[in-house]
Amino acid sequence: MALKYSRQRQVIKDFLMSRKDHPTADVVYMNVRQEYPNISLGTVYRNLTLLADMGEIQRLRVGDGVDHFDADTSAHYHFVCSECGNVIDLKMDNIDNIIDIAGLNFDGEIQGHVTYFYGICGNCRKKTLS
Amino acid sequence: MALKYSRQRQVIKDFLMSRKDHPTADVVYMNVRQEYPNISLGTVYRNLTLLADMGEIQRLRVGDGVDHFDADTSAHYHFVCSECGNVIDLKMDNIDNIIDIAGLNFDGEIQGHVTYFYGICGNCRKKTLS
DNA sequence: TTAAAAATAGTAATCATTACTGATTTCATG
DNA sequence: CATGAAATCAGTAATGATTACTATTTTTAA
Repeated sequence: MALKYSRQRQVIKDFLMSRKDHPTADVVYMNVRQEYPNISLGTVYRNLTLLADMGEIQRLRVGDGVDHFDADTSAHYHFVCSECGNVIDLKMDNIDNIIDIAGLNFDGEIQGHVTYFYGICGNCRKKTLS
Repeated sequence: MALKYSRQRQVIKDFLMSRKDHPTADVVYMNVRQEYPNISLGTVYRNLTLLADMGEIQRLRVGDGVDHFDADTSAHYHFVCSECGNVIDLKMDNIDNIIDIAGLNFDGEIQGHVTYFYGICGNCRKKTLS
């Protein structure tokens, strides 16, 4: 099944690339509908999954029960604010060496890891101090 | 609402403590039913949540869409096999220093992190080689 | 012993996501 | 440009994990 162009898929990807936060499928749907009023939620889900499978976007499972999506496919880490739930990019050094540490006493083959950081984001901390 | 003893809760916790893998709510339900035939799935969910909130067990969200539960509440890491889906404990050195690395260029407060390792477990690797 | 509070079984509801279907769009080929 | 097979779509139904609800039962302090 050769992939065919679809206006909807393009709009979804464009929207994702325009955001530095990491919207859920529903948020993508709400926003894309402004420009494309009769797009279907199913289409949004199908294309997000398709884009993720092709490696053009990243699916984030941060543990809040809803999938988030990120157009930035480069290796980077995320922070989840326990207060507001926002998912934020972290600029930090590579920590891939933890794979080696994990593999030292393990008989299987470790191929990758997923790490999320939790706490209070800068914004929420300011609010709490008032 | 003071906590009252419940036989069901005890059985659920006992079962969890008897397992070194990390069963889902449904697996807990299936097994506990052997000993307690008319326990309700809702009761299993409610008590797992309760125990997790009290810090007596740990809820694991490994990204497979189903919550896993672990009676070992000590800080340790988990490996998820991409082949069989099993969740396995890792014996490895502490890597809490990644919190410090993550916090270097961040204006919020990082309080913790969740890390899962992925790959092929020892068992599945053996099978593949045959 | 008793009665208020907590917990239960059983079932209904929720919520994110996926599957299905008949209509529409894409695009390689003539 | 025309056309038709394959891909995609919109709309909706189905799924699956989890949570909420309710009438009944259990726990436990007094």
